[in-house]
Amino acid sequence: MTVRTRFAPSPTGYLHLGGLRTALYCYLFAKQNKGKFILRIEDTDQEREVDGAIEMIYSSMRAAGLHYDEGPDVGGEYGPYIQTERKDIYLPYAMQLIESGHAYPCFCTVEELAERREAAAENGITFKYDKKCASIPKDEAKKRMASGEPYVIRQNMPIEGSSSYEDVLFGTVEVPNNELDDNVLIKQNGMPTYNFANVIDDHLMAITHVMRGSEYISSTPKYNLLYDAFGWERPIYIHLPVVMKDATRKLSKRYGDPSFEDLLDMGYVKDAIINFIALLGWNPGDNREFFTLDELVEAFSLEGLSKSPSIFNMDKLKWFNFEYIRNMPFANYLKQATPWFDKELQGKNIDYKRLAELTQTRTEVFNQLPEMIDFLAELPEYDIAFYTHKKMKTNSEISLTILKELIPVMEGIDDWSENTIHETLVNFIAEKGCKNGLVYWPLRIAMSGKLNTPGGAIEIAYLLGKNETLKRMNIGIDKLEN
RNA sequence: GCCUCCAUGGUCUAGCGGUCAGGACGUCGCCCUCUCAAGGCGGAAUCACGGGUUCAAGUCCCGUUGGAGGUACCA
Repeated sequence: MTVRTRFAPSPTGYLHLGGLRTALYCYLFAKQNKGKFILRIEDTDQEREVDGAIEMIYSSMRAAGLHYDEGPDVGGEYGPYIQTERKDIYLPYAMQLIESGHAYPCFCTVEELAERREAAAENGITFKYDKKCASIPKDEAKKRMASGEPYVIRQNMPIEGSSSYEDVLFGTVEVPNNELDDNVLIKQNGMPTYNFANVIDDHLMAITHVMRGSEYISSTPKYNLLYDAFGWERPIYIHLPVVMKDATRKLSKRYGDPSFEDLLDMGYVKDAIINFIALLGWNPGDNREFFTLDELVEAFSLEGLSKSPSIFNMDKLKWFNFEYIRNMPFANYLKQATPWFDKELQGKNIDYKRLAELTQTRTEVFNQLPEMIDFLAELPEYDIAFYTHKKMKTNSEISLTILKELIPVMEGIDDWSENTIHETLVNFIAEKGCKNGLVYWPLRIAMSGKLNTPGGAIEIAYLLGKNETLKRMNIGIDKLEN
């Protein structure tokens, strides 16, 4: 048996991180078993569909490196892979269920139902459809359907006993049948609901392992009843716990939580996101933390899956990102950092290569770069209190003296290289017989106007160039004299 | 409310009857150092609670509490 998994998102917007994780696990499991990974678009609720969302799913999957073997844009033998394009497939199956008594047409209107639901809520009871239309004789029902009267098709749930199934992760899940509502299978507009389409499609597409969010745990018995009614083999279920934002809320765009695309835009690297997401609810059984996608395919196991919801910890993602950035080849880093440098330094004639060397071990996320290097573009306003540093033993007066003495020294440098600057300053310090910090600190403050900078005085002087360095030193002197 | 599920430091987790409860992020301290990082070293911090079962319970059972999911002509 070939393993076939599917990721079946609804085109309601961006690809959220919980969805990405589900997709990842589906992908890993399929690949590990030399099976097929399928993308299916579940767009049966046309009202919720967002323009362009389908394309966004394709591009996000591509960006994540999660290549599917079958899908709307790549084809496959089990297509179409978009449910609205499969619309005509579902009704005959529903009719078959009506014939066998596992479903029935329902003529109750939404308004009517809403009223009853409300009444139930007032009495504190869980609303369940009362099977009113189930008792309509088949002939009469057929006549009314043929006459053009609006109807939906409902699944006819058993009222006694209980249904259970084995979930790979959660074990036996048992639900009393009287808890099962007669779900709508086919809506009034002829479109199937998720409850129906997922079963039909999973079967028709020969899906062997259904991996999906835990929100389906308690409705899965209903789907199984459908498989049974058709005499189809039930798939293997692996429900995945949700990804949370904090202890009580799940990750949601509405709360401003980033989507996969957002993360990419912020300057998180795809491999770091994937690596982190993989470990959110799964562990390899040892203490290993770094995995490429291929290594994940190798290492993934259902046994390592966790049952409880996990909180998406941004700090750890940041750390992963940092590790990936720090360890990426320098050329690669420079290439990715360049657009971020450009935001502040475009046209400024700054040695990006040298700058990148200084920032690589300081970049957790690329979007931190502009703020980190902005002082190179323009000297920020700063407080002369910056010149006072206890450990460096500097204060305003000392800094003023140092800067003044340093002007001619710096002016005398012809070859404005880090080596020469370094040598010159070392000599100056030696002559004065003071501590390094006493000279470097005021110089760095004058040049950057910031307490913290990537790199020290020498590197900054080099990056700024001779003119700008002297200019900023003079500005510092002016500030200190007033 | 009802149904289903879950429960190890702040977070992600290891553990599958006998461990000094392991790792990672974060956090704190020290070293290095012209700042911030990086790097090195070290510290604090966890089995939700209550009953059982057992010679022995984080591990098994029951209950409580807390949390999540479901309860749509949404998925």
